Amino acid sequence: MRDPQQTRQLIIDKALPIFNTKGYNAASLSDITAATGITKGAIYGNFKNKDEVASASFDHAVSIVVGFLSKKVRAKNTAPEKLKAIVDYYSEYVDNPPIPGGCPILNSSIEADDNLPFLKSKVIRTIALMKDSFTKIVNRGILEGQVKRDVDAEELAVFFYATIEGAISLSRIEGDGRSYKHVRNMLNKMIEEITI
Amino acid sequence: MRDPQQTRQLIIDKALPIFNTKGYNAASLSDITAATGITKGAIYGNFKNKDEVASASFDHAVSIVVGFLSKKVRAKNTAPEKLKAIVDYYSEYVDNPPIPGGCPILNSSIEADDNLPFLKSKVIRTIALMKDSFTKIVNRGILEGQVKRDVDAEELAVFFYATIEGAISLSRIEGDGRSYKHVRNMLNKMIEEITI
DNA sequence: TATATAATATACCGATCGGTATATTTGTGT
DNA sequence: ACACAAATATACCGATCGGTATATTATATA
Repeated sequence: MRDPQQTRQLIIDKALPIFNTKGYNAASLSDITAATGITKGAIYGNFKNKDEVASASFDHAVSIVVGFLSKKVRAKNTAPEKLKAIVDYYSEYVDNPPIPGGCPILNSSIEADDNLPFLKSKVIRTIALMKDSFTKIVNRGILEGQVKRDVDAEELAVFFYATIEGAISLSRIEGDGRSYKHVRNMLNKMIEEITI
Repeated sequence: MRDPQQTRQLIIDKALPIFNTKGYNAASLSDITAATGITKGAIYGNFKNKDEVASASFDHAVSIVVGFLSKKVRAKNTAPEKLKAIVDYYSEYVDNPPIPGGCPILNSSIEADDNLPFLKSKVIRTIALMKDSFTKIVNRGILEGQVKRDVDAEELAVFFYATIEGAISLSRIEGDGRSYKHVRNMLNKMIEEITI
């Protein structure tokens, strides 16, 4: 196994759940060498430093989340259905998270905020991306006559994203999906109310 | 200054913003000795270990937040007004947080989740407390005829709390109050809708 | 099959971590 | 004023941290 691209991917794959569960600071290089069965030499041969590993892991996390999510969204045809699919998708974060440790965007957001500028900028860009894609769904729904015209698309998008992230964190710490279910019920009601 | 109670409080006061900005793992005892001007000997004379310092700091954080919040809430007489006061209060978390580093409950929730059982249990209890107090406000509002009878108090409480926490984290990482303002607008609209 | 080179492993670095044992200082009761 | 005890300071511990210099191994080419 001397393919550096493969090694790089192995490191990212194994490091991601470690970073996402323990956080950047608590995740050590020895954690990664233990998980990969690879030595520090190989890691530093493929990455400049720990930051770069975390950075690549975060990118990978985003691609996983966005991949699953956009697939679910594309499977639906109207804005209300797409929004419901999003709310539905995130319910998996509680019982069966795509990446162990919960939502990597929220986790990184909290940890990077005051301390990890290299991660912070990535998180900000990712959140902007998510908000934008939610907004576009709503706006298209308005254009196509599925969503009431008086809805502020961006406001609704931000609201949805904030609520979902908050609900995930609640349900995760509680170790119980009930909070998320409550929130999902409310969001679905809201979707009905803006549906034509 | 040989009053151990005073020393203990000084440690808590100075350690709290450190824990809340850097997180438990990244906050070191040297950070605390530097901030307090006190040595490790004094810290370990007053606390069993780092966990106990973090634990006491978290308790202090909760008492600060709950103190401010309940004061704002008590100043209002009806459930809708109380709910608006809550939404309003948390807008300070963005511009002028009562504790540097954002919401200590959310921060601790994310970090403690998979790694710090001693903190996790405290966070869970605190969140239950917050949800309960929100729920009671709504229920009393229903009883007193200010809130529509078909409202599910607990569901609404959970929804409010999740949304607010999510919005804070968004606005904090963005370094911009716009996201929270959007969410506040939406929540206030929702409050109007459930008001009789 | 010998060699050059890229990739990985090993061994080590100084710094810092949480924690402790001991020395010193301070306040109190007599 | 003195002794005693409590509180704080100092000095140190082993472990682990991220990172690096160097040795070893595998692979591609000739």
